[in-house]
Amino acid sequence: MEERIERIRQQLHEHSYKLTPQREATLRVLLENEEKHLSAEEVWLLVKQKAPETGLATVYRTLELMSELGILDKVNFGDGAVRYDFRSEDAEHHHHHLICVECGTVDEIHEDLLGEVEQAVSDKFRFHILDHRLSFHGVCHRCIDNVDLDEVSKPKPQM
Amino acid sequence: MEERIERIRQQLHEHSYKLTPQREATLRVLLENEEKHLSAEEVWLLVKQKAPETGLATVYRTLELMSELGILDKVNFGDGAVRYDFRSEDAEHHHHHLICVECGTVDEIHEDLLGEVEQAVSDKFRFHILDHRLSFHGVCHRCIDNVDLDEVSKPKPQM
DNA sequence: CTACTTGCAAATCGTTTGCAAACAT
DNA sequence: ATGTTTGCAAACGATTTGCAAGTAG
Repeated sequence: MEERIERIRQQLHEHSYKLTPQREATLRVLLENEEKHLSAEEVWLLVKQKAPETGLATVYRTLELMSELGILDKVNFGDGAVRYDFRSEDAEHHHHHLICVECGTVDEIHEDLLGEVEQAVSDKFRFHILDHRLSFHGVCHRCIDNVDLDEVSKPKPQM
Repeated sequence: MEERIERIRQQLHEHSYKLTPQREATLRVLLENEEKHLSAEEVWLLVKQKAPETGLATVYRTLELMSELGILDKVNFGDGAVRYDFRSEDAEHHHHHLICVECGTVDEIHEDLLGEVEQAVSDKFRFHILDHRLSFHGVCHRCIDNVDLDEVSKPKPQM
């Protein structure tokens, strides 16, 4: 955690940005809630517990800044708010998500599943791949025994 | 085109919805602009050329209805507006997108690339897959010769 | 010092909604 | 007739922005 913050402080300094208390509080909230996919407002509510004067706009600005630096990824699960996700330390690729249509949970997959697929796309379409986004909509392992799989209506993922 | 409209008329009737002139105009605009990924407002501007009295709210309601019926998919390329995409006729899976970070073009891939990957996910995570979303960010075949690939900055896809 | 940051409130912008009128069957 | 659909304008909610004051390095 501390080393992680320290590393980010460096990254900020390299671009002559400062690690203000508000930014640090925001980062700590995000680090304490990895895998939770918080929205800007949710982050803000938690940040205010550490630094009560912090404004929502500042949190938005911090999140935007971290996205630009490649520290965070923005993700959109179609519920009307952008959510923020730490990019894997190796910074290689965006990770994948399993979105449960029953309970709404979003699990992460950190394995890179797309090696061969990327090769195929790259060759077939002459497309130089820089990044990808992959998510699956379905029934998670927690719900799978509680639903009749034939009953689960064709999902119309909100997005 | 006409058969496609006719089929959708049937689908609507099965759910006791009507194919009104506004809905038909909206569908025609979408059919005439497949692969264009129009936003609601862009659709509306085109619809008004066919049926000038049509309101933007009606277009939104039509697009939402079509999504619920599984005729359209909503897609979000992170530019602030939801865009609409005809679901492949076989209605099997959402198709994939190649998003060019240079020129912004979005190409579609209709092949299903994920057969094996889905099997792996399904087994490994005990996740019953209903649908998926996959997109690649990179440099398209039109731009690939005009850019130094090492120059292309690490992309921070807006989403 | 002084450029970078912040908080606040107002502004934006895509999308949704209430409602009375118009319409389809 | 009767339930659906529409257009309009107002409401909404997430995000952004202008600006004067505050602060990190």
